[in-house]
Amino acid sequence: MKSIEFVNEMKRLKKRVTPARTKIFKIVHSAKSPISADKLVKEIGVNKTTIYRDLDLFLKNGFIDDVDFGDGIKRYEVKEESHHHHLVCMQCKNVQDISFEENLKIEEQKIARNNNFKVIKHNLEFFGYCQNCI
Amino acid sequence: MKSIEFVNEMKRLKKRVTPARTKIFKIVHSAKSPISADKLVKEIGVNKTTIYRDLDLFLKNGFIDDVDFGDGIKRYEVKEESHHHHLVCMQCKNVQDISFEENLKIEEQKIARNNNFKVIKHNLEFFGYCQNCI
DNA sequence: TGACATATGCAACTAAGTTGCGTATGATAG
DNA sequence: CTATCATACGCAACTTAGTTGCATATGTCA
Repeated sequence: MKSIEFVNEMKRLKKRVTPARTKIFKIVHSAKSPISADKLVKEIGVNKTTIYRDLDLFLKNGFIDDVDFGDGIKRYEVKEESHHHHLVCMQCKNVQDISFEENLKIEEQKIARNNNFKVIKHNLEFFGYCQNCI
Repeated sequence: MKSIEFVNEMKRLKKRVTPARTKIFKIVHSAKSPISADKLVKEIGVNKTTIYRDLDLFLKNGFIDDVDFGDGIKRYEVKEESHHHHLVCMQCKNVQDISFEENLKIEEQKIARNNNFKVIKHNLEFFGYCQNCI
């Protein structure tokens, strides 16, 4: 999503385009891996309450996704057309994206059939050691 | 793992078999879905420091696994021979187990090959609506 | 059964995230 | 261009999961 689209989306939602929102959106957009609320606070110097509230707005309206690496800290990234997953290095904490939706889509269909369960979303992250840390 | 095995394992590790540990182990063992530290505190009336420390001991020695449903609360379950995943109902919070390791094993091998990344573990949970809540 | 290392409880702390409320400001009408 | 006003922001105080240091209690083994 580009800046202009961001502005238009905000208008459509009747939400104000504020400096805080613009900065948050830009940083999440330019971050090379999912970024935490705390890091946003430190990087743009906006109050954490605002950060959390604006992230929530973006989440609820599908601008961004939240990602969970199981360490009790939520991280955020722009919503991509192709949903993907991450390889998290347990040593250097580097994060890289991977994607393989076909298999999971098939699995989700099987799950729906076999368990009578409507899958809305899933959470899949891999943890291990990257190239440099093996 | 049975009670007798639990005692033997504790001996092997030169760790004491205390009432707190026995209770924690039993409750985690008999819980029908992954249980939080807080729930353990309430159910067995042992100090939370002890609960966390003993859970950590069990985790480190492979008696139990921790499970992350992305709500900032760690939950624990006995380690099964066959690693599995969960279907978490977003309405009634009911949790059921599912397993399909073959596909993921293959994916992990592909990941190792394509990304030069050694996968140690993964995290996969499905969220949606169960039979009763669809 | 006594000694002692280890486990427990307590209180205080940390860190992520939330809430209530008064003030500031972006969007819209005039 | 400016005034208005609902909405967004900042602040301080709170909540909750999990951690730490230390004094006391207790399982284990001789």
